[in-house]
Amino acid sequence: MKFEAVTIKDIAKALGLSTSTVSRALRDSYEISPETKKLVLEYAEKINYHPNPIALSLKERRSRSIGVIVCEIANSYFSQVINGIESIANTNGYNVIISQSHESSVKELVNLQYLTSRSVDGLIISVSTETTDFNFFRELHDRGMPIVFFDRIVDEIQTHKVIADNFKGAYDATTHLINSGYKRIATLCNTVFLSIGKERLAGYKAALKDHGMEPDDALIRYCQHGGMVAAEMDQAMNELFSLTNPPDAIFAAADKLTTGSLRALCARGMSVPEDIGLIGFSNSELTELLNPSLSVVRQPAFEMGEEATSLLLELIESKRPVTDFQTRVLSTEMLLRSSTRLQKRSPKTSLS
Amino acid sequence: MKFEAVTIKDIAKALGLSTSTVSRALRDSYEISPETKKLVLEYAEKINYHPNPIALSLKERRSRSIGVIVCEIANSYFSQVINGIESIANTNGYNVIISQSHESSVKELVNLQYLTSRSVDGLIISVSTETTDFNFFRELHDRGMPIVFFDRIVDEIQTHKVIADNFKGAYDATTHLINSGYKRIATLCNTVFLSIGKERLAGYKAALKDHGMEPDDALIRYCQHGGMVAAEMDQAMNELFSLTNPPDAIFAAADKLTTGSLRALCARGMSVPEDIGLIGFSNSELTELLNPSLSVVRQPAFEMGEEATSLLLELIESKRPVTDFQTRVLSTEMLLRSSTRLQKRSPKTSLS
DNA sequence: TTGTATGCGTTATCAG
DNA sequence: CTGATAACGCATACAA
Repeated sequence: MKFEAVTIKDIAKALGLSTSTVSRALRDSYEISPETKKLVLEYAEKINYHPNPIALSLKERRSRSIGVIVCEIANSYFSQVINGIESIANTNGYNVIISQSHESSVKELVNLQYLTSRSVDGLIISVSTETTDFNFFRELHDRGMPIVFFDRIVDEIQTHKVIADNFKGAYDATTHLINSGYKRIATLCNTVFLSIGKERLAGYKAALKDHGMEPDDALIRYCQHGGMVAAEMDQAMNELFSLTNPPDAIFAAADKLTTGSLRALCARGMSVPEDIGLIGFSNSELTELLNPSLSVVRQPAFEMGEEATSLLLELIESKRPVTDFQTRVLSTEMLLRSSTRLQKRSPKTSLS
Repeated sequence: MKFEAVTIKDIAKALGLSTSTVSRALRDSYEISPETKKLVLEYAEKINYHPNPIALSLKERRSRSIGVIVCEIANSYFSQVINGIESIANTNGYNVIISQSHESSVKELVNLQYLTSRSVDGLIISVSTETTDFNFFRELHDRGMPIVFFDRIVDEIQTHKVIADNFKGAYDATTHLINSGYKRIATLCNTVFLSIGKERLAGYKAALKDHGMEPDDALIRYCQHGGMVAAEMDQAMNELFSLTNPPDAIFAAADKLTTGSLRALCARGMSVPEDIGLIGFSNSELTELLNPSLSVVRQPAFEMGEEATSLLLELIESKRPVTDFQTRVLSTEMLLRSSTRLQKRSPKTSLS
């Protein structure tokens, strides 16, 4: 016994009408008499008729679904973005198909091929950190597939993009540490091969300079695995605290680096902010839950998802080719928690 | 310029063959000559042909996609389950469509209707806590839609189910606290309207009894919002610690209750395990990262996803109706961290 | 071994 | 106002 749905044919047969009449009645066409319409609509309601989206897709050559590719849905930032995407997509009658690259460019390509074999109308993508070859994206884009990049964008491809104001977020976070009296501020950042890495590092440096501090390369640690590998973070911390002039605060430039720092500091028996200042990018509720005194830079993840989807739907539904591609930059938000504890800290003299 | 894919027609025209010949060649039919096959396959490869899954779905009356409904993908447990689902589904050529109920039974119903309007071949579901009316599930099931429930299962519907061994997980966790010397062990648990709540509470009680302790209702706190609402947890903690005979340890019976307990304890200035013993269900990496000394009960989330998917594919692909529905129970796992700190704790005399 | 015709569910076009 | 027919891309029973 297979799951069988009701079709237009069933209605037509039951009512002694043709399928075209039923179809038109259901779509409320002007050329159908009110009586017939009423008859059809009532019967359709009664037997719980729903048009078959697959047949519609075949006919209309569009699936009314959009594909999303992110590295991990288990990452709070991305799950929040996805919620934003869903919200816009669903109100516009679109279905969302989520797939994960798990930071593997091979898996990314496989997903991409699956999604694009004519089954999605457009794509929203945050590329994997591993990806260096953007040819497939480019080819797809050149062949007319609407694509919107967000977060980890591909500079070389001309299409809509949505990012957070990474420079300002990093600048503000660093400034907050400076204003709280910290004198030697280190940063943990991702590879600068990604634009998000570049921008955040630039914001950190600019904040230091604007407050009369010279960036010190010894205080800048690049974490290749972006906080996913514990040993790497432990080593970075070891190096920082082995310096003759160690840092008194840390700016973590990404979600996983913030939680990774917390873990590594905890493993060294250090508390925040008693032993060291810490601020970082984070969209995880848990950093808030478990560390009520930790201030973070939050990305407007939900809004970024909404924005990306609006732009994508514009691309999908525009009749003529779009040429004026936009890059939307959304503001980050500083969540200052128990800020008095940081702010009452007096300028340190012992270290400077 | 719209995104246009290559079709069988294009190949047929280019090679001067009929569409059926091309179709058969592509499917490696025995009735096509090796030369023709080679010709077709090479050309198809060259122009990057991929069959249109929508047309296939219409023809075969199956979409080769399965629907998943969970409350939140932002929950580690569920994202791990989804990874397990994807892994099995993809290797079997199935696509996974994820949708979230956000613990709303209305949203759950909407998603269900969307997914089932002939676009998925089967469903994997963990019901929302809010859901009390299972009629739509039942109707769907009766009409032949393959469904597998996991985690939050619906007892009333006869189909495959996958759950963790909640009783044993709770029993082991409580026993671990007892063996570590704790004498008054409280529990925070979800509503017992869900089977997972019932089973975990029963495991907790059984462990106490088996070790000569009588369950004390004053030490059992039901959290209706399952840890999602901070105030509720704070109140539960207040009540527990206002008792004349307060607990010296807590068993948190769900993911969100574990992280919620940590937050609430932290807010009271209490540390684990220095001030109070704590163990709980948790699949979040962050509980590990931020609290290296916290032992947890981990559900085999990935494996549960795999198991559910295997069962679903069996249902989908079986020719005749299935009658012997199974309930697979997977073992939970205790992750004992820095266990020496708990185990060296001597039996308490001050409180007993 | 290959080609022709049909149908999956729907809508658009053309007749009536 | 309503009905017949073709088409979307593909697979297959049937014909050659």
